[in-house]
Amino acid sequence: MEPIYNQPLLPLLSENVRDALIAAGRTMTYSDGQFIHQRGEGSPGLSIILTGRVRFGIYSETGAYIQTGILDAGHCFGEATLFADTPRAYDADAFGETRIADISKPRFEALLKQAPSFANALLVSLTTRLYEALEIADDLRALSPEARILKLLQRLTHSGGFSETAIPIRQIDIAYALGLSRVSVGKALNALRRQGRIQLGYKEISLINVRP
Amino acid sequence: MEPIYNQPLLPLLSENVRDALIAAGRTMTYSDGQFIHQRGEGSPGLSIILTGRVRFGIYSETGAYIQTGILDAGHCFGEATLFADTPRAYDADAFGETRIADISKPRFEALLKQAPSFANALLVSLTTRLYEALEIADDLRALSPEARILKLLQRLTHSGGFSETAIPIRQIDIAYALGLSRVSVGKALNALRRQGRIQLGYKEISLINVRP
DNA sequence: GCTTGAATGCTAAATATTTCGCATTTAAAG
DNA sequence: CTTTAAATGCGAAATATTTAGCATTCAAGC
Repeated sequence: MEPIYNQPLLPLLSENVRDALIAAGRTMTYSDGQFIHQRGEGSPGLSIILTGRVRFGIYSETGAYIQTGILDAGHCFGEATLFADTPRAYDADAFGETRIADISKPRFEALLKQAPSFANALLVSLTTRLYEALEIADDLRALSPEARILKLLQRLTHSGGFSETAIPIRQIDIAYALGLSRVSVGKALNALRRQGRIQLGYKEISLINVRP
Repeated sequence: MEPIYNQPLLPLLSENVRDALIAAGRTMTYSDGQFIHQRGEGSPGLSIILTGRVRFGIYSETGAYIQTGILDAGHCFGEATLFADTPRAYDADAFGETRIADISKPRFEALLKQAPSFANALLVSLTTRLYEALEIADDLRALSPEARILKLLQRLTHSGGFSETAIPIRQIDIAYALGLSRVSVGKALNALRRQGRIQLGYKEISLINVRP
């Protein structure tokens, strides 16, 4: 079955609503690697990624970093601060130069009441993200590291606009993303290369399209 | 940080909307273990669990069953058939005697347009489910089997209304839920028992509350 | 109170994965 | 063209987890 790809919020909005939403927010720019917010912080509001990408994760008790995921431009985050009254659930930092609009809870609620299509777009985005998260959790339990790595690369090719070209990624980033060690990632990548499914470069990997 | 608990849809709805929703659906009753639908089936619509519970999962290529999760009464499922135009993503079967209301896509959309509070309840339910799924995926990567088992038991105590009493569950069910072998589950449970954190019975486990 | 199938406990061997350490390769900076 | 820090490759030991098989315990039904 086709994997479910998450749908970013912004392209789902009409131009009017999109402009109103961004205008209602306070836009900040972050440089690569810069902290956006920390797990546990309390300001409720919706954050929207205008350009760039945001990496989410937690530092475990042992100090190791666990990456939860990366959201691309067009996505929003912080829904749980609005709908579940919880503080930010993850540490967030910018992945590349990144601009983010922050909409306060009152302004968000005003917009939601005003434009019913906004709620619909949120429902679509949240639903696709939920089912993607469920699929990722399934894969963690059912698939070998090798299969998970291949799937991650396919996802990146799909969402990142890297189609036809090499994916710029380090092996250690794959390890972070999948919760594996760098050694396991290296082994699996070499196995995939031997199978003719990928091509390995320095800080980049190319998928070799095989029609099965 | 407090774990995020998913919020079922029904209690979030006003009585009016809840009644209208259930009335708009076709209610079916399933006996324990009975198939509700299969992965890949195509009827778009929202399903609501009126009583009982539903178990979701996939049979992997090797034939092994991977349980994705269990939803309690009050929850809905099938959102992806409405908002992402995908077929049912999981095999679903009844966990105990279960009644389910199925609302067709047109009727669902009519209700959504008619009652704005309905969209809001859906947003809350989906958001809490998304963040719970993210947390479960994090735990799969970061926690030991022992820690994951303890967390699962705490979740069950919270959601299942089993507080103060023993949780009726088989070790093999824990293994299915967490993607572990029965042997690992048994070992971890014994370790937890020795630590004085749980009490083991036949087909039941009791959490021993420790205020840290 | 027996019988019986299901559930649990336990052990050993086989696999999978991580950790650690170091060598080698790469590309960017001087 | 060198130098250098980062990225990758690789081997061995340590750990973790599964698989397989069998013994034991439990409670439901006779």
